[in-house]
Amino acid sequence: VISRHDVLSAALELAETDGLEAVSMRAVAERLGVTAMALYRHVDGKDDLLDGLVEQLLDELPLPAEDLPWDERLRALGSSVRQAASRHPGAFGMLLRRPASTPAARRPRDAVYAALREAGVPDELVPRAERVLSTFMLGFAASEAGGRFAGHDPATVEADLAWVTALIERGLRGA
Amino acid sequence: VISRHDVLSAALELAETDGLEAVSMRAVAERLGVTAMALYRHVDGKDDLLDGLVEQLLDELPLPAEDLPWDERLRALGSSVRQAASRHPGAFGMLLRRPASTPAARRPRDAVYAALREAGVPDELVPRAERVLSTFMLGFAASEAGGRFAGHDPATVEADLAWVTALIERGLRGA
DNA sequence: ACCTGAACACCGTTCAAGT
DNA sequence: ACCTGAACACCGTTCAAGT
Repeated sequence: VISRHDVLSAALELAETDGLEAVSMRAVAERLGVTAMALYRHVDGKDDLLDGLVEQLLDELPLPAEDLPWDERLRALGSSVRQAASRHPGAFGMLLRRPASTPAARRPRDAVYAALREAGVPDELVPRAERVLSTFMLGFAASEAGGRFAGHDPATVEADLAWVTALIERGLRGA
Repeated sequence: VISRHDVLSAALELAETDGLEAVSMRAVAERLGVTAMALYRHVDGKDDLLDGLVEQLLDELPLPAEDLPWDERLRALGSSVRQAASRHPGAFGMLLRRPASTPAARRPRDAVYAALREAGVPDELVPRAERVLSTFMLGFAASEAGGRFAGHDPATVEADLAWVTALIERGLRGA
């Protein structure tokens, strides 16, 4: 017997080893020792499978330890996101195509909220700052993993991020 | 007779009307009154067709008038990008998966360079600032068009962008 | 309840053949 | 040079059927 979680995990593993384009109903089924038609019991077609795959990816995102200072927490979260993107270059881009209001997106968002509040951002500005910050971080990680920075030294890319990180933290401290 | 440009244009039109997932070799060929196999004369398989489609999209990106002040030019470019994304929600995400060093990417990049220099950004910092700025703008437009902000008022999304735009312009003027 | 076999309408791509 | 017909190995999805 096979559960929805099994299907999603198999799909994510397949994406990690063979790339997102290798994730077909038939290939996921084979990996589970079952026919493609059996998946329809647990997943509402391929789109739902891909949605679930992204949800799974978010669920596995490591969150920073809560006893760290806010700036280190934000940087750690950034690292987590970049690592997730590099592990799943194909699937990661789908994060920009899904509503940010999905349940799995809540944990990382709440982590950013907490860090921003601790940094002194006024409560009514916290959601806005989170959206803007996450948009940049997702765009950066998707670009890096997707190959948009392919023409540049890794060191240059790293320095780009360090530069903007410093600007953002300076901005947050100034508020 | 059919040219590469014809193939790419047909693909982009198909993406605009029926979505990126409708862009198949066979469908593009049919739109040109030709069989799928004929496309291989002009395009090196489907990946190359999609690459060309994105290139085409960039080529059609309207650049701001050069006599505008630098801040208005940056905002106009942002508008262009958002409009392109909303016209091609599927194809736009591919911009994050292609090297930013493609010939078609040069025109908009040079426009940003010029605006940043005019804003007083030191020459050696201009490429870095352009990468960071473009990364945010692409991430924002891809999120908006892709549906990541689906749970929010359009007015909220607009205010998010206005807020960060003001911060960025303030930062540029301060340098 | 859970899975399968057979079938349908699609894909991308090749290769030899036509003109 | 440019296009086509036929073929191959794949897709996602349905529906009735098995257990």
